[in-house]
Order: sequence, then C-alpha cells, then structure tokens
Amino acid sequence: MEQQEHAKQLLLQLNQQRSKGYLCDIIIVVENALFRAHKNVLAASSVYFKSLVPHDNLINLDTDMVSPSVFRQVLDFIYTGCLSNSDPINDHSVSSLLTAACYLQLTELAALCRKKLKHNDQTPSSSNKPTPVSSTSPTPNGHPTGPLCLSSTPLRATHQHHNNHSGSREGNRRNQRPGQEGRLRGDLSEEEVFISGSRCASLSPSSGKVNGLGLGLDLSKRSPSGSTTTDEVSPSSLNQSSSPHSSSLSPTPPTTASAKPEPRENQEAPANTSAVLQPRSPCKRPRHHREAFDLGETGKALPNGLAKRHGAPGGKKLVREKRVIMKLEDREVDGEDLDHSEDSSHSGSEGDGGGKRRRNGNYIFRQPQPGFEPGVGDNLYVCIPCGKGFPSSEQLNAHVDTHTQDEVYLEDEDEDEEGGSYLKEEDVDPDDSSSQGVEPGTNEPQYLCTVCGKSCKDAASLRQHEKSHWLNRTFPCNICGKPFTQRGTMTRHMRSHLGLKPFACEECGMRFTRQYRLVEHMRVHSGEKPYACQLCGVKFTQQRNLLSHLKMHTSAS
DNA sequence: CTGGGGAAGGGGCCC
DNA sequence: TGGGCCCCTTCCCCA
Repeated sequence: MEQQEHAKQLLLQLNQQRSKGYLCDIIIVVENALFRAHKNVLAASSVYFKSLVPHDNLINLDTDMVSPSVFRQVLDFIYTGCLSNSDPINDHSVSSLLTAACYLQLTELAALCRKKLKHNDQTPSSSNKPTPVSSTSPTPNGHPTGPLCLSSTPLRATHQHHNNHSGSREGNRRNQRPGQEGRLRGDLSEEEVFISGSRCASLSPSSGKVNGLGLGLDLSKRSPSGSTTTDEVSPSSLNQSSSPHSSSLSPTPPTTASAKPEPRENQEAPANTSAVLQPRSPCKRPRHHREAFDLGETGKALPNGLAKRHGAPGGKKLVREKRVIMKLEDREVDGEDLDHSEDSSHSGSEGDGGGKRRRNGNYIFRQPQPGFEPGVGDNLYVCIPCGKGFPSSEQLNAHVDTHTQDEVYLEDEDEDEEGGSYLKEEDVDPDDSSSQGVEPGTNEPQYLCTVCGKSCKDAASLRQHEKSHWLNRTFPCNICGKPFTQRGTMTRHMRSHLGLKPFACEECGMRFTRQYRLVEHMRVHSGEKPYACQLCGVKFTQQRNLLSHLKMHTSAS
C-alpha cells in the first residue's frame, strides 16, 4: 500500500511552512538578504548544508558564489524540486545556478543545470529566451517531488502573491534579467528579511565574519568558565557560521558536487555539545527550548519572545512580525553619520515626539507617527525608519519609495529646522559648562538631566542617562525590526534570535545568554537560597522570586 | 480551577 | 561595549 503523492504533499507543506516562517530554525545570510529555512530540509538536500546546520543557526554564504536572487531560486528548488518560471532561464542564469549548486553541493540542481547548458549548446537560439528547464524522468535518486520541472505548480505558493499585482514593483521587476546583480528589494519573498540599511557593514567574503548581521557587532560571547560546551558558540561561533564552508573564510569552496566538505573544526566537539540544541538538564523542570521564531496566530514567524511577551496564540494580544525592509541603496552608510545622529538627538526631549527627524547618513529616522502602532492589526509590514505599518508588502514598498523621493528634500528641510533647537553632536560640548550647573558651594560642575533633574557624576553619565528619556529607539533588530534604546540591548536581543548561549552550566549543560543567568542557575544545583523573606522566612534562589513573593504578602495585607 | 513557587527569558538602565 | 542588576513576564509543576 502506498499513499500516492505523499512525498509531494509533504514537501508542499514544508514549503508553505517556510513561506510563513513556521518552525524555521536557521537563517541563511546572502549578502544583504536573510532567508529562513528548515535545517532538516537543507541537510537533506545539500551535503554542504548538512555539514553546517547541526552547528549553526546562522550561515553566511559566499556572495561570490551565490547572489541573493540565485539563492532564492536555489531555495525554491530545494523546497519544490522546480525552478521558477518567473525568471527567464538563460545561459547566464543557469551558469549562476550551476555555480551556486556546486558551491552548495546540490547534486541534483547541478546536474540539471549542466543538462540545461548542454541543451542550450545544442540549441543556441533558445538560450536567451525563457525556456523550461524540465525533465520528464525522475531524478536519479528519486527526488521526492518527482520530475524536475519548470512549473507554476502550487508548490510555488511562496511567491505567488507577488505575481498577483501586475503593475506593482514586483511585477515590473519580473522583467529584469535573471541573475542580474544589484537585486532590488521587491524581488524578495516574504520569508526574506533584509539587513538594515543602518550600520550595515560589509558582508563581503573578506570580512571574515557576519559581524552581527552587518551591524559590525560581535554577537558571540565567551564562556567565562572554560566550559567544555562552548564550542559552537565560542567567540568564533559567528566566524564558524561563515567558515570554513561559508565563504567568508573559504575562498575556494568545493566546486564539484561530489566533493566532500572539509571537516569542521568543531565537528568532533564534546558529546555534550548537543546541549545547545537539546539541553540535557537534570533540573527540576528544564524549560523547553525555544526556537528562534515563535509562530503567531497568523502563521507569521514571531521574533522569539515577542509572541510570549505580548501574548502567544490563545486569544491574547498579538504582535505580529515586523517586516524589516530598509533601503539597500543606503546600506553602506557611513557610521559617522549615525553617530552624529545618535548623539545629536540627545538634546531632543520627549516633547519632540512625533515630529523630530533624525538623520542616519542618507537615511532619516523619524519618530513613529502619533497614534500609529507599528505592526499591529492588519499592518504587518512596517517601515522601520518611520514606524508606519502597511497591510501589504506592495504598499510598504511604495511607501519606502516615498522616503527615497523625499529624502533630499527632507535633508534640506532638516538643515533649516535643526538650525535652532535641534543640536548636533558637534554643537554640544559635553564639557561645556554652559550646559551644566555648578554645585553650590563648590567649583564642581553639576551634571543635571534636563528632563528629570537627576544628577550625574560626569558628562558621559549624563548623556547615557538622558538617552533613557528618548522616545527614539535608535537600534532596530535586523531580524525582527524591534527597536532598542541601546546598542548593547539590541546585541543581546539578537543573540536570542541566533540562539547564541555562550554561558554553559557545567553541571547540566544548560546554556544561557547571560552570565548572570548562569550564576543564578547554579544555585539550582548548589541548593543555595540567598534570598529570604523577612516576613515568613521562606527562601528563594532568585531575588525576583522573592520580590514576587513579597508582593503576595503586600497584596494579602 | 486556582494560586504559589521554581525556573527561566527578555528589556531597561546604570556603571 | 559589556557586566550586573532590576523589573516584568511566562511557563511549568504542584498542592
């Protein structure tokens, strides 16, 4: 007995899940685009990925070997067994695909591309027009989707909606030549998340590391205790994400489909390395391991924590995934400009909310519009710079264009507006006593917060403190778009996306994102309960639980 | 079913 | 920039 088309249906479901980000457990970085996918599917399709996915939740691909647009085709092929018919297939694009297929060790795709190239050689007149890449025979190893095809089968549901908008940006871009570099944002499908334009450092192969998804951030951490379980998230974890197979440190990736990947340095990690993904905690109740994305009611992938914090499925408040789309053209923004932007805004107070624009290089950050709650309700697609939400990617794209069009105008406008109260960094000398009071009776300058009056010990502390009053959240997460007031907080947040837990418990292997959590956790093993209730004597391992307990006392009294 | 406790995740903020 | 701490919150277990 055999269920007909079982494999095909299974793959169809997987592809639909990918399109929604459901259960996606890995992020592939290709130049300026992020692709979510399933480790199992990648590992089953590619020897290359098979060697990487057990160790990394983030893989950076060599942009010399595969471009975002090509990788999108590759990913579609992996999930459907079909090559897109929305992009013309010519020798150039097939060659790009072949390069990528060899690099990623996708034997089926490579064979298909070679076959296509050979076919084109025999019929050169057809090489530059859309030509189906098809095979009526099953793949050599019986690909679950059956015959390879160039089809518009339901398997390609991922991108279908793009084609439903003739005249839209997406629709127009379908006319672009395949493989054309300088790929435009509109070509991306929903599961792709762009790296923010701000602070987006190079992801070039020479960079050697992902650097916090282009933020120039080192998301890796060191385990202070020399734990034996830190290999895959050791300080080089992100390097490992991009090395040795990821291109950054691998200028000569395997070029033949049969080539085996080099053994990873941490391939023979200690057995308890698996604790990263499957903590074998002997603790009373090991908290279930959260994946990088939770799933909201809509099926949209929710940033880890957001769904929980704002209510997981089950009738609670829903915060949907923010779509992170920034201007690609501006991704090489001079960091100095942002620094000015950050610091210059510190003279802006809460009262500026709504109208103040802040400049980030060529990009202008605005306060979210009053009364506008980004990403809530039907407005799934959020423009990070201004916080506006839109019900569709097309509308968001159109909106982003308005930024492009009016930025020059706004910049000029800002020059005028900022002339008065909107001071730039260079306009405010932290040591300028004119912005400080003087301690009565002393010559010591007094650093008072202009908002709350708090006294700080020096100018740096004052600046740090004043930042807490800003409405502007300068540091958006490049994966979920959530903005943060401090870069460090955002970096810490991104570690949770990437599953980087550098601090491992030597007792049970459980891992934590923060050392403080590990210290706290160790009390579970030691039995130490340093926090005692002064009212009833009950002791707690966590101070926060004592505080919670005390609230119980106060509410009862 | 409810409430308390244990354990853990995440963000804000200060140093 | 990162560590440390605080707070809020969630999830699970159990009485």
